[in-house]
Amino acid sequence: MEIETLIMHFKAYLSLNEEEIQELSSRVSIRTIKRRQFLLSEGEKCKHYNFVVSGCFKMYKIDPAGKEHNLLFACENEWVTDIGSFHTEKPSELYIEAIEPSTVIQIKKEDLLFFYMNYPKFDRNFRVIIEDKFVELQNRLLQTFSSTAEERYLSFLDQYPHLLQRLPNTQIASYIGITPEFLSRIRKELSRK
Amino acid sequence: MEIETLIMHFKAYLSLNEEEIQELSSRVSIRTIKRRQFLLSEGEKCKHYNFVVSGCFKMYKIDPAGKEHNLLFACENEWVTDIGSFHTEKPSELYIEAIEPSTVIQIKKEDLLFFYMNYPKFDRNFRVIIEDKFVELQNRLLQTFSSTAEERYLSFLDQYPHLLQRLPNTQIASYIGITPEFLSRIRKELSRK
DNA sequence: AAACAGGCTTAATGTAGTTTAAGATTTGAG
DNA sequence: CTCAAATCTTAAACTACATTAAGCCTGTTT
Repeated sequence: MEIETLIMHFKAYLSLNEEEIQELSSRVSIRTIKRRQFLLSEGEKCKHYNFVVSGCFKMYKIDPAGKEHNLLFACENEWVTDIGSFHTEKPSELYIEAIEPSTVIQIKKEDLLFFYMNYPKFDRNFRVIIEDKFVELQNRLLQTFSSTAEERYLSFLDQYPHLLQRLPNTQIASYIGITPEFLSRIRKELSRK
Repeated sequence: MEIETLIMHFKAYLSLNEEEIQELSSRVSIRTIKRRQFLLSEGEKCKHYNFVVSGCFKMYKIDPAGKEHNLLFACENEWVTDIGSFHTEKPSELYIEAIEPSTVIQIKKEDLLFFYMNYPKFDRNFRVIIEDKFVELQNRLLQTFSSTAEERYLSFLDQYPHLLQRLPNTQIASYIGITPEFLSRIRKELSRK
């Protein structure tokens, strides 16, 4: 069952009793998403926390010039959500799109609040998760300022080796903040060495 | 009293009773910091959550080429901490340095854990605070990818107008990810308009 | 008053990355 | 299997920003 994946994910951080597992099971919903289908589009409110059971998503922005900028990829056992829009309930500027056929578990805001109210451990759980993500993001920003495109590509490979096979180079280029053409040049130079 | 500032800050998010205020007062310490003095240096473990009562700090990294990259400025009523180092207890790669004579309130890890254990509302409080910071950081990363240096400078002025007076241009340049020389050119062009 | 230092500007030159455009290769739908 | 669409590569011209180095203020030290 899909919900098992989510329970295992939570158990890595905290212990859950039968009652909590029951509540979890009854308050989430499972959705199957086709490749290229959207979980969120610009202008919509982000209404769910999405937990990826299988498959892979990208979350990105399209800038005024029409270019895509990948904020993150989310595969198995990861969360994808526009937290800003989710909390403020304002329209999102982001897209969340399936790169592969995928399955997600969705939690609506009212249900998340239910967990926060009744089981404070969920506050702690999501605090810890987001603290980790915050540190990751901070490092990425620092790297963007202080490294060359080649260094960023190498460290992407280092951090997400499994994604290299699953993603086209255009997506990776968008993630590290360069054009696909320049990434192509970098790859050529690296293979010469 | 300095502690009042912290209590007011918390009260913007949650209600505190007498007992909690007592605990807070007895478990934090107040430090006066001179200009150019460090709260944290590369290689040290980050042992405190720091809340700025007065003054202003920068948190930055020095890259292998010896250049400073400002991650953030923290003035009155803001937190400055290397969360990564604080939680992993590994040496930090960051510096936290006073830009002005300052006063901070420090919470040690064991005391923060005490609050998390005994008053779950602190979990929620810091979850909400870091969620906001996360969204801010995400927007900054997106902007770094999709805007020119001039746009980033204008939006810095827009977001932090009060910092313009308090900071030298070199610091602002380092924050938006360009050299001071290029910032100078941007300012010149803007003033021509 | 002279000397010095820190921060700001200007301008010449250098470079990492973009743009555009064309051709080659792979993928996927029917 | 086939054809169209998506992706990848190459290369030339171009641009945004970095580097270096010199000169200028303003405030501070002696």
